[in-house]
Amino acid sequence: MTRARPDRKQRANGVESRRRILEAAVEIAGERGYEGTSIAVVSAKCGLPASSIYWHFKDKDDLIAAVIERSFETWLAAVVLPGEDAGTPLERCVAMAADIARSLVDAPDFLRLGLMLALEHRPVEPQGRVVFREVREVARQRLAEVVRTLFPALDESAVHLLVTYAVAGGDGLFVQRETRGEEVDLVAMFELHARTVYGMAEGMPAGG
Amino acid sequence: MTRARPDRKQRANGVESRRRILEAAVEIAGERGYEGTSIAVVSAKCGLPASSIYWHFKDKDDLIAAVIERSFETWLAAVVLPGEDAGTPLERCVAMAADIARSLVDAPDFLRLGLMLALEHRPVEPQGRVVFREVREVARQRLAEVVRTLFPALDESAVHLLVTYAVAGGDGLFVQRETRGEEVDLVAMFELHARTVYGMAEGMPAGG
Amino acid sequence: MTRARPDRKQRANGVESRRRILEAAVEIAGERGYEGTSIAVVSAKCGLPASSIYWHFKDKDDLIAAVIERSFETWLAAVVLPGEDAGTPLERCVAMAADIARSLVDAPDFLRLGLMLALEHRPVEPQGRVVFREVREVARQRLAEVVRTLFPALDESAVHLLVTYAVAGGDGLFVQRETRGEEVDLVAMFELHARTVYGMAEGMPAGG
Amino acid sequence: MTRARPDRKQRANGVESRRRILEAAVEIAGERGYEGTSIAVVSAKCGLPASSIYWHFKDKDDLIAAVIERSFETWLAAVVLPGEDAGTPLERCVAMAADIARSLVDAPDFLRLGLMLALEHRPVEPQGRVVFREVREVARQRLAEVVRTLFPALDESAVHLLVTYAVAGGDGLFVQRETRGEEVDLVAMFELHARTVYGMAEGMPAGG
DNA sequence: AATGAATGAGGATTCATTCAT
DNA sequence: AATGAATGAATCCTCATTCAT
Repeated sequence: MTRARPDRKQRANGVESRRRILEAAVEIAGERGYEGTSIAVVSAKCGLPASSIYWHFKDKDDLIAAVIERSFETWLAAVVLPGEDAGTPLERCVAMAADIARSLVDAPDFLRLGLMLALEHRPVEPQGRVVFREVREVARQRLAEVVRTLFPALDESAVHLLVTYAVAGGDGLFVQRETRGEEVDLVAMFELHARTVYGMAEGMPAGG
Repeated sequence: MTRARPDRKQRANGVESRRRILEAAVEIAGERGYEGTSIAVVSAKCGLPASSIYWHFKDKDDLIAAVIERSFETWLAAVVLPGEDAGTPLERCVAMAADIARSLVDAPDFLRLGLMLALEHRPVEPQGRVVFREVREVARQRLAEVVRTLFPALDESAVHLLVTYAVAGGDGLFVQRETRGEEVDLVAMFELHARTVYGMAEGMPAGG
Repeated sequence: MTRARPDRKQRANGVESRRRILEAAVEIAGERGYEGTSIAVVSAKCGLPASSIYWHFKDKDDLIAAVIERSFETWLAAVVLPGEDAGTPLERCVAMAADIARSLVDAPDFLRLGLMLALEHRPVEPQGRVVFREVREVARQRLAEVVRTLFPALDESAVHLLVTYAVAGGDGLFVQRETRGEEVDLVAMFELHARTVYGMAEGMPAGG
Repeated sequence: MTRARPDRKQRANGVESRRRILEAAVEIAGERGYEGTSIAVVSAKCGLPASSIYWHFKDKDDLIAAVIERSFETWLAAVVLPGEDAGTPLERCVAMAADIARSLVDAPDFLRLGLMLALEHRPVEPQGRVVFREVREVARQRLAEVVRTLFPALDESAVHLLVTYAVAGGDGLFVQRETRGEEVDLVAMFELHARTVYGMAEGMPAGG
């Protein structure tokens, strides 16, 4: 005679559990960084025992790497790139920057954790740091593509320079916002930055 | 036969010990951040037992705060501001930026640790984070003074904006250098940034 | 050749482990008090590593509180109250007192630790002290019930007074026994005390 | 040329320092017991460095023993025994008890710490425990003398019994007061106890 | 798919004590 | 008479991880 298990948690559901773990971990890692994110704290926050976390993730490093990936996706989803028809190229750039700024205000965890990982120089590099560099490189390439489209005359080293400068400004402004709080109008600063970079591109010599 | 006492440390010297501890801690904290800086590792690096560290510093928080302060001073000392006679204002700005870039390459610990602390949002704020914000504000004020001198027509909100943008660019470029290594020519990027901010200031409307 | 795993503990058994920890802790805490009961010593005595103790108890405070509870229960179980048919009320009181005295000689840990905790006035009250007060109040209520049954004419303040005096005498005699050892015949003293309190009750004015 | 030392603490004064240390230690030990009284806390409370405490006392054990002695003297000084002319013997006994009760309310540290030490059974007996037993024995002898004077017909074992019972009641009532606070009227309870013991003595058979 | 229990290593911090000055 | 500095051992507790079920 087969009895239905009466009291089993809601029918064990791996996907849902994984999601809960990641959600908890994103929040904590975004606040406290790699070392500050202990399995015990994540366990407490998501309600699953520590050993269950190890069922879903090989080890802490693996978890943090997954956190970076997930928070990157969450962030990407928050970036709604503007339609291509909207105004002059400059205006479109500015709108894009504003949009990115808004997404960083709404979902800052990805960049915050990523920058923390990026700044650390620990003996054995965490996988999460590698993942961050990878997704960042993806972002760089996309941005480079935009630059090449708008300024086809620029050579590769100029594109490279512009992208580096653009990303650096974004990171730095984000840090300002994180440090000084709402006093910093991230959207306005990103718009200013976009205009500046655009002007810089226009002023650059064409060709190789 | 009288044995020389084998290990009795040379006459107790508080100032020197404190210096040794800080020196070790700066290096470690600059690499591994707040949580990654364990007292045991600092103890091993400086050669004093952990309990001696607690003679000189109330707790880990106090130590890290002192680390921030000391590394800031070290860094400041490394910034050799250019003489006032050297060329046009723009040239002097560019030289100053290059100098700061060089100091960040030589003594990156201060800013690296500071940014790590700045990005953390832990429930109870570490004292080191507070100190970082304070010394940063000092730096901001100095920069604001330079801007006011060069562009007396600008109103305060414009000065504020310029300073924020200038610092953000510096931070962001530093992060690029930390992430991507020597591939990033920090001095050149800082010079470019200085020129850009200078141009931005010139283009700003005067008056309140 | 298959070696038996040398030390892998017999199948994990939480209930049994908890019991072992408590058993060790009762003994140690009963001898050395709160501060004298180090987790390391308990760990050594029960054979489980310190970290396992923290699986079963939130912290030391929690452990000591559980110790109080458990030793109270052990002690209660050792008190075999006399049948209700045995002789005059006075005789039954005396028999009860003798029984309690015997239980305190056999299982003194509860009261010894409890009194130590009760006497401490530390800034943050240990949970064990709270628990001790609670179980003691239970004991007081039981005793009050006995008094009310035997002397229905007494008003509440008289009952209260009698109970306080009775318990105080018990505690004080216990302390004598702990201080001066077997020279003190605890059973005889408790019997004397019972007779005294009984007489005191008889001599009290009835009514409110 | 002899310069007056300008800034030396008030002219080093051993007696005064010793007093300050003991005063701090009495309070702390009375609150937290033997183990809870750390040299560092005493040092913080009295304002002298820990090493100075070791100039005045051989070690912690020595300090605690001195604490017991000093708090005993303080307490004794607070006990103002009543003149011999005041009323009947019973009345004088009651007055004496009331006086002791008052002294215990005013200066409870001695008995509180003493009882804590008495209850502990640590492997190596602290000197303070020995001192407590000694001063207690002195108190017992005094009380025995009083009993012998008032009831010359009693034999030694009866005296012994009465003293034990009297002291036990006092200790127990003190514990009640410590546990339950001002709700317990220590003076009234001590008076009741005195009357009870007096009555007990009267009821005892004379002779050997 | 999940988890209760366990565990050794290491975390920060405090301990009583010593010693040169 | 006093103290700044130092120190090894011990404190409580958390860590990441494993494993039998």
